[in-house]
Amino acid sequence: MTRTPRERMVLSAAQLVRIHGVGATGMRDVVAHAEAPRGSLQHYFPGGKDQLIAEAVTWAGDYAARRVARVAAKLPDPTPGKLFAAMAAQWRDEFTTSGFDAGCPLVATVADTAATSDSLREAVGKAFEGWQRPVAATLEQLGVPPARSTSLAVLMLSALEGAIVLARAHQDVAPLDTVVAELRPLLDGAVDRRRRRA
Amino acid sequence: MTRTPRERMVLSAAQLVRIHGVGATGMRDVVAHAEAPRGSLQHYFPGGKDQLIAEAVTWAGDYAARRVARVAAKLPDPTPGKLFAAMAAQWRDEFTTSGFDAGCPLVATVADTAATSDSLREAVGKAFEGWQRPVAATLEQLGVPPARSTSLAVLMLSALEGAIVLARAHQDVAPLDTVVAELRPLLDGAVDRRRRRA
DNA sequence: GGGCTACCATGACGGACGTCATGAAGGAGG
DNA sequence: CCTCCTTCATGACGTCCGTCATGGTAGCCC
Repeated sequence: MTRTPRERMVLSAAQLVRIHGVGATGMRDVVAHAEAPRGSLQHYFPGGKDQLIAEAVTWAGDYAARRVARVAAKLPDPTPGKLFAAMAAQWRDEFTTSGFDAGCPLVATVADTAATSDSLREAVGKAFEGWQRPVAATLEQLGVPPARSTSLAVLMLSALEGAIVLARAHQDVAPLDTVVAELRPLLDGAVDRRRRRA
Repeated sequence: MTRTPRERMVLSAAQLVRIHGVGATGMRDVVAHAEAPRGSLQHYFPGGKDQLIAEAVTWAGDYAARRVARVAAKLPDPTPGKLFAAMAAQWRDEFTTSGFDAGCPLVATVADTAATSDSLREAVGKAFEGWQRPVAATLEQLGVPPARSTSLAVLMLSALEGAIVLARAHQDVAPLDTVVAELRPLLDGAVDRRRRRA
């Protein structure tokens, strides 16, 4: 688990963005949180703050994508609805055990920089795309026709992100449970039973 | 249309938060955008930035709630799915005509201040609640059983907010269209035909 | 007219920010 | 040993921030 200082800085940047947003996350805060030397900033990230945040966003997207694949593999008797429930449960667990201080770094980065930094906005766009892809692929594995798999993946990501925002605002995980309960029949009803894989 | 300087400042704060987030929205920017005297800040908002942003959030919540009622009244032959489509269409129209620079101020405020300011977080919570209420009320008018109306309202708000974030990240309104298309059958299928009002 | 309040103007303060300049360890290769 | 390169250390610069102090108008009320 011993990571290089550079990795620690990217990771810390992602965590701090989740809590404070991009604007209120200082580079000095990042190096302090990462217990990294301050002089390494200009060495590893000559592109300045934008580069650091962009790498944090990319890392977060990859992490989310990996997590989808992992949770899908662990699911016994998986269905689209159960996949969505499992994705939401990860957020539910974090909120209940660690509080509502940290949200999704992609949402925070869009909210803070979509209008000002094209490079960051593009990084978030690619991160969302990389997250959406394994979701759609898993849906197809579960029998969802390819024509609908990406649409449903977009719906799942949208509902999940929105529910995360609502949950943080209300300091209550209820929105997560609600979208899961309401979306489950729709998702499970999208499987084409003739094409379902075992 | 001639508003008082105080109103203009609250309104400008809301617009700037939509674009730049809370952290990157300065008080000097607000007074400049509102063409208001800088000295009025400490007079009208002795509570400082928190008070100004809180009022902007509250105003945005009221505005969203009023807009729901207005769009629902204008809808010929309304259904839950059409209500949701109309709500999404307002965002779609703004994105296509004005670009993707401005998002939802409630999302931006949650992302930036949920962990640091209880007063702002509570203001956003109440704003979401005040927005959700007319949505649920309209659903009931359209024949949705009261037991499900609030759940579906939460789903609608979540999916809409998430789709807004995705649309901004991708600079493309497609996510809005996708969630509308996928959610419409679910929403329209929730009406209890025996109780539907004319 | 004197006093009071509401509203606006202006300048300053202390702090935090991102960035840069400069330089020192410390190992690798000649 | 000397040099090169990576990595880290530290201090400074200029800018912007939110807030405050102080003072100036303008109008209303007694």
